Amino acid sequence: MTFVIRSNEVRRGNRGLVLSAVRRGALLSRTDIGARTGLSAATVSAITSDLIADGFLVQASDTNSASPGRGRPKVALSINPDAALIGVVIFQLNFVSATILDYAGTTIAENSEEFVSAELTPSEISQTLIDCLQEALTTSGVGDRKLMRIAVGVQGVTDVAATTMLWSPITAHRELKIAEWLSEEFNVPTTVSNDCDLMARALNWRDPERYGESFAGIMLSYGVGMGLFLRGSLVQGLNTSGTEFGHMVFRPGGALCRCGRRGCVEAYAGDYAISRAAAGLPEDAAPREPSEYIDFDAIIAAARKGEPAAANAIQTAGKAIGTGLVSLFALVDTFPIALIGRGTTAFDLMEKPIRETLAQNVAGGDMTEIDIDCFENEKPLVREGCAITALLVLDEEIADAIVV
Amino acid sequence: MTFVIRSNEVRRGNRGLVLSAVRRGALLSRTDIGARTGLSAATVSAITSDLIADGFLVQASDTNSASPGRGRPKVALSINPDAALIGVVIFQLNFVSATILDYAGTTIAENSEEFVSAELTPSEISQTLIDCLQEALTTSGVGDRKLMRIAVGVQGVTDVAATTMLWSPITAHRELKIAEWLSEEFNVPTTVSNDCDLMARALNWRDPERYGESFAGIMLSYGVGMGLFLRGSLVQGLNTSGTEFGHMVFRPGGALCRCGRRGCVEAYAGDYAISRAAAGLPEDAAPREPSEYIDFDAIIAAARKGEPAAANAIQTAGKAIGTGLVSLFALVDTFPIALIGRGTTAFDLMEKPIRETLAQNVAGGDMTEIDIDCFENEKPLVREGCAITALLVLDEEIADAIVV
DNA sequence: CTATTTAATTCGAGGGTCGAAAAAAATAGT
DNA sequence: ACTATTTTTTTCGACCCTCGAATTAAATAG
Repeated sequence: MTFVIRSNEVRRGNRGLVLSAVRRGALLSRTDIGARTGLSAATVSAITSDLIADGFLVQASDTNSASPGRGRPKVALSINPDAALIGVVIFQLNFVSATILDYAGTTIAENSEEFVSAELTPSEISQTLIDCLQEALTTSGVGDRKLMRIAVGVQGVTDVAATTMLWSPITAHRELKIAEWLSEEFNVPTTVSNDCDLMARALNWRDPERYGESFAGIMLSYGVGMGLFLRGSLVQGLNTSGTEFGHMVFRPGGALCRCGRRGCVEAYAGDYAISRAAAGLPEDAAPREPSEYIDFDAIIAAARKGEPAAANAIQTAGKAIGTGLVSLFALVDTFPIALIGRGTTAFDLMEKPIRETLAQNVAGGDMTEIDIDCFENEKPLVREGCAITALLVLDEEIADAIVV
Repeated sequence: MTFVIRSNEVRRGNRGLVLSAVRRGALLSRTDIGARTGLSAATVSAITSDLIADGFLVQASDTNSASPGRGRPKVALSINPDAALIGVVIFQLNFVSATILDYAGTTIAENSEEFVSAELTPSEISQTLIDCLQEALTTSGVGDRKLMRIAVGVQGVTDVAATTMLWSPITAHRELKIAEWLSEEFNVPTTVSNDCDLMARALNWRDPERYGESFAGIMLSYGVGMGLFLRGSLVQGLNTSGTEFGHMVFRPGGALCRCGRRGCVEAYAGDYAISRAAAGLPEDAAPREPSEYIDFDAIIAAARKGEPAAANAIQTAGKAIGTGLVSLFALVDTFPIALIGRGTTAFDLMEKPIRETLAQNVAGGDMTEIDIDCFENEKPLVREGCAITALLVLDEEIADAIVV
């Protein structure tokens, strides 16, 4: 059901519009904002003057950078970096990092630590995250300027309310209330998001031309995960972060997956699965622990030399991914794909089986033509996605706040 | 990107809110409308008075049905049946029907015809649809009261703009511009929708308690189709009606599907697939033409008697459906299912393999507990869904129209 | 030093919602 | 029969929001 609209909500919406135009455009004059948002000059003037008064926007004080012709020069507005601070925490396999950013998204301080995630109890995990963020805060020298929001990115399934990590390959513990831990410790609203969703958010923000509307960011690494944008917004599950591409079915009853089921895409395309197949182990051999090192480069090298088990393993991974995509495309039609993570180093070997699998799909016709890009390094994408998510949520909150 | 909100759009939104509350509630007083929508009495009064003046709502003139206590009695408002007429056309295998309904959704006239859909050329299809609707219009005796909207439901994939039937099992012709044909002939805005989407819309409207938020209506008949609601709205493809559950992959490279691909869910769970397997034919035997009669009841009877090929065929159908659901649930978590169509007569035989397949999914835990309802007869659902879709779109248009 | 040009603000009109007060329309009680 | 009470609906004024037009501000061109 839709809800009542009241007059002041109009202002909220338009304030959000202005804020997001400025965040996107970096330096915009009031006229520019009007042009981009469709708001009249009068309204833009009113809204920006509030936002400046409340310290969320600032006017570029100095020169207005080569005003081209004559006429009153534009005065550029931008996000006020000092309006807020946000904390970004990334919890990955054997690795935690914390970053402090200002409201303009500039990194102020950073800190990271390594440890063995599988060995930690929940309370040790909690302490590790808290310590890592506290250390970043301390070194940042921001003093008592208050953190407005903490965003955590985790390698694992989260709940749709962004409070809890329900399940993760990197620890045996379940339902870790990470948001609660941090929000109680730092007394700041905290959200917990799935890393693949964050990668997709980063791409969506970075390159709206290519990734602004619909695409999937598929991570090929120890697990196989996905962040899916359709029509400009992130798809989530009904209860969880969802879009578990890696657990769509490739071969019913087939290879043993880390999740305990059989035949998942990941059970063929995850790096543990590729390693298992390349080593000639049976499909029901237990997946390696995340802590065990997998020499993925050696497998790829072997496959390139034509070593049959390795070549086959990677080919099958390609077929699994292709098959998952066929099922996904049956649901919502085709869209471009960004492959992310270490697994992309084998993309040249997987591309053919992926495209051939897609080509069996006669319906669409142009199934082979799908755009596929690769991004080898996922870490910066996760951090960037986490930061932009936190900032956009903050923008929304600021727009919604009744500014007196 | 979001768009500017202006004052008059607030009124549009709230007018829509009022209209939909009345459509849902049938007989509502202004106070009731206020309570359900959250609008103030003053606003409800203003909006309803416009809507009555323009003839979209009417006041119940006669007694107000046992006003219980004292106080000024409520005066019930309802949709004015005479405000508009809509035409609903259903194009299915060897069968066309046309229905004329008033703005309150009451059927005024109905007409249907049988023919062999596979034998018609596009222009004959066009003529058939036009004639069928024209006949219904003529017998309805509505004279020159104008049709405000035509909604067509088709057994086939439509484009997301609801203008064209892109592909259908019931005719070899592609890209039939059905909306164009009818809108030109009758000079009325026309939409074309996928039948499974319409069934889901009907359930969503009929039983908001159970089907108001998230569920899938899966049709088991000659084909296997789906209409999917998530968070209260219908999921569509990016370019097409989408959510082709039947063409998710069950066994890669497996049985030949009517769509030309191999291994689709439908290639195991469609009635032609069950019939093929029950007859002991190979998996790559060409699917039967839709015109050929399949004695589905006989297959079920044989399966119930324990005839192995038939029992196996139906079991495999269950596994295919279960596997499709596992992949679907991997994307968006679990939700209730409504099975629709002739295939549901075999549900008692399919339930176990479906639930067992789901149970292999350890992640969710309660995968076996999913609610599954059956609806054997799809025709009334399609018609109802088509009608309610047209009426709701009309409501939207009326709310958006600048009433002077 | 003035005319021109462009940016930003101000002001009044117009449209919306809301709460409070008023009006309308019934019943209950004397 | 008449008044008090109760509930629904309408009316009215306050307040919020956006917009176009007019005005003010701040530069350049000549």
